[in-house]
Formats: sequence, structure tokens, C-alpha cells
Amino acid sequence: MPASFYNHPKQLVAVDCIIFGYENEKLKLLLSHRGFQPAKGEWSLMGGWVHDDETVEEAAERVLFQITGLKDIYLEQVQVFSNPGRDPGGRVISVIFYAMIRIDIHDKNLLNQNGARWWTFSEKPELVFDHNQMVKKAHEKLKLKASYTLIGEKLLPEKFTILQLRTLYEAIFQRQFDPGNFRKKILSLRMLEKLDHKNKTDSKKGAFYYRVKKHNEKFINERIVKQ
Amino acid sequence: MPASFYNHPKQLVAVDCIIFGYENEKLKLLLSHRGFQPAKGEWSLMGGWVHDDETVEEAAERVLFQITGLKDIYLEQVQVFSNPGRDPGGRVISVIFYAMIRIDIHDKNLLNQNGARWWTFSEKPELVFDHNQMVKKAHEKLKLKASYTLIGEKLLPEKFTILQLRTLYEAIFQRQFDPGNFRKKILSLRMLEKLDHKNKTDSKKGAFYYRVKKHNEKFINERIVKQ
DNA sequence: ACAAAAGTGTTTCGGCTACACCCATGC
DNA sequence: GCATGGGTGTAGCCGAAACACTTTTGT
Repeated sequence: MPASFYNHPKQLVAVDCIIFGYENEKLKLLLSHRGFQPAKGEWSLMGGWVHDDETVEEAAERVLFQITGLKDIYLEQVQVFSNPGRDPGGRVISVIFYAMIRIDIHDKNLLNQNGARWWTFSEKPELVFDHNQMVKKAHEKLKLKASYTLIGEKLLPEKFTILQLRTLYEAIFQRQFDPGNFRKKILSLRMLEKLDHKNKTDSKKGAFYYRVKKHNEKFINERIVKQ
Repeated sequence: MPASFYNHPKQLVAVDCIIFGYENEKLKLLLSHRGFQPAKGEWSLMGGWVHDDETVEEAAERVLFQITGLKDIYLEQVQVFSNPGRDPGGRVISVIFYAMIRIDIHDKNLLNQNGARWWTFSEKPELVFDHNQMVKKAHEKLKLKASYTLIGEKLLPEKFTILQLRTLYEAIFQRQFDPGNFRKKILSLRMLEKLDHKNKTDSKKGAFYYRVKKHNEKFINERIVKQ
């Protein structure tokens, strides 16, 4: 093969992020009000172009920093969407990520500047182009992740009660978990550390706070909850 | 944002395929002898550029057809690799797929023309660039797939015995499965159809052939084997 | 007769589920 | 006292694993 092997038409490559958050017992999605054509004024995922000198992960981190002011956000690749007609504005290959944000610590002022807004997952609007499909895929992947990993730390405040964790899981899986069984299962993983004070807002008795143990990168090969 | 929103540097986008096959009780990998610089003469995955008018899936199908003469190959997206320095020949964003091929029906003559060769998975050579990592990720994804789907039809001949299916699973997972329990588990899925004749090459008694039932696209939500 | 795979049956074990039940406390 | 969530205990069910055992047939 000739030296011109690398002379080939190039493509516009973008990243789009499904940004999950959790607030008031609801799973939420951070969406952007599209300020340009095509589909101006409609809602879409947060996205941006991939630059020459960065990975797609770095591009996604850049987009997230711009929107939320946060670094070190948990990111996972979902899938590539590449239908030539998927974006009416031109041929764009888009790499999809999902992210998990702690709503309690991000910079809410930046959101307004960026025309962004949190939506409750179950009440989200129709999105532009193929973004609805992307959200669906990301949600499936989030469920898979949550069923094999304790994702509390990524969406909840530093310290949380078992009730809060369970309510998060119920929001993600859109079903109920038995309180006693959920508690036993989570504690059996030995990944949580019990703190010495209680949350008294959710019950009369008060529930102990827990936090995720440090240095606990150990991979769980065990299923936490069923799909 | 201006109309120049879509005026942005473009990227070279490639697909690379991890092509799994199965022959002589061994999991195999189809690799390509690289005929151009850089890394000329070394082994690599099968790849190709993504054209303007096709999806990344179509690009992968095109590459696979070129190499094997087969259409309708099972393909699954694995991940995007996009480190700017990953390919010394230039900045290439690569979308990785794995494929499953029935070695018994593909065109072996095409392989030689393309400098390709089947390697036993456990004896595969060092690959160029980040292709070793890609294979690792693809193998993990294949295991995940095989643990939730009956993948016999995709790698074995049309009809096969339970022993052959078990040996395939043992090759993929690199561990043993109890013959009795494996048989019961597989048959309990009710996805196989027993044929009326036997394979007599593997045993004196002979084992009935089975094939995957038609119209059996029903999704399995049940785990077939543990990781 | 024996070896070796095919195929079936049985026992055990552990985890998940579905509860029941007590505890603590604000109202 | 009672309602509410916190937290613990337990019986039963079901599937996975381990393995015994019978069948078949080529050598």
C-alpha cells in the first residue's frame, strides 16, 4: 500500500453527553437549550467537537467542565452514532458518553449561562435528532453499571443513608426494592463505612449516615441488584 | 452561535475489527499481516476507513466482506480508541467492533490475498499499537455477550452437539463447565431444537445434533453462565 | 470387558424473597 | 398511643454446583 494510505476523507467527530444527576428522590438529566440552527430552540444533549490533540474522553471532560465547572467527573463510553443523515446540519459522527454528577456541588450559575437545565428523567422533553435513542442506550448502560457497582458516591452527597441510596436505586431502576433486603445486600458488600451521626430529617428515629470507604477500588464481580 | 458552527477541524476515522472464529475446539482470531508503514510486517487487526456516506457499522461490514466474502456478520461495537498518539502514522480515531465468523463457511482463498491468517486466541502474536488492548476489551465484551445469549449459531456450524457447544463456551471463558449441569442449563432455555440424527465422531454412543430454533429472537434476561 | 462420551437423577448449599417483628421517636 | 421509618431475624423457595449413576457402542 502506498504512502498515501493516510490520505483519506476526514469526518466531523463530536461527543454528546447524557448527564445524570439525582435530587429530591428523582433521577435527573441535564439538557441544553439549542441556541443555533438546525433545530434551534429545541432541547438536546450537551455536546462538542473533538479537537485534534485530545481523546474523545478529554473532549467530553472539556464539555462537562464548561457546563458544570467540575473536573474528575465519572464518564463512560456508551456507543457511537454515525448515521450519515443523523444531523441535518452535516455529517457528524458522535461518540456518546454518560456522566454522573453530584447536583449538590456543581455550579448552578454556569448552567443558566449555557442555556442548560435539569429535567426529571421521567418528564424529559423530546430531544433533537437521535438524542432520544442515545438517552435510552445510556440509561440501559447506567442500569447495568449500577447492578454491578455501588454508584452511590457518584450521584449522592458524601454521606448518605441507606434509605437515600435505596431511593436512588429505585429511581434508576424504576422499581421498588425491599428495604430490609436491600440494606442487607448493600452492607454485605463491605464497601460502606458507618458514620457516628444520624440523619433526622427522613424519620423520627434517625438513620445513620454512611460513606463509601476510601481505597476501595476493588472490583465487584457480584451482582448487587437484578435488572 | 454562528452558521459556522459546523466549520471545525475534521478527524480521520477508522474501524478495527476483532474477528472471532472457532475451529478444532479452539477460539481463534483473524489477524492481518500489515503490508505498509508504519509497523510494516507486524500483525494487526483488520481495519479500514470510514467513508462519508456510511455508518461505522457499514464500514466494518465492508471490511469484513472484503476479507471473508461474507455478509450479515454479527457485529458489536466495543469502544472508541482515540489517543492522539495511538497510531504513529497520524491522528486516527478508531471505532472497535468484534465479529463472530463461522470458519466453516467463509472463503479461505480471500484470506491469503489479504495477508490474513487465523490465530489460536491463546497463541496470538503481539499486535501493533493499541491493538492488544482492543482485543482484551473485545474478549471481555464477548464473554459478557455469551453469558447472556446463546452464541452457538454464530460460531458453530448450523447443527452442533451439546458437547461442541460446551467446548465453545469453555474456549471463550477459558474454564471448564460441568457436562451435566451445562447440558441441563442450555436445554432449559428452550432455544435449541433437537434433530433426528447423531454425531458419531466424538463418541461411541453418538450425540444428537441440535440447532437454534428459528424465530427465536426473544431476548434472554437470564444468565446462562457466570463470568 | 472396557473406555469414554451421552444423558439423567439426586443431594446439598447458598442466596434471594417475602415477610414478621421489635426499636426509637416526633406528633 | 400511633404512625413512620430504622433495623434485625427467619422460613421457604429456587437455582447452581457437585457428583453418582446408567446407557450405548466401538475397539
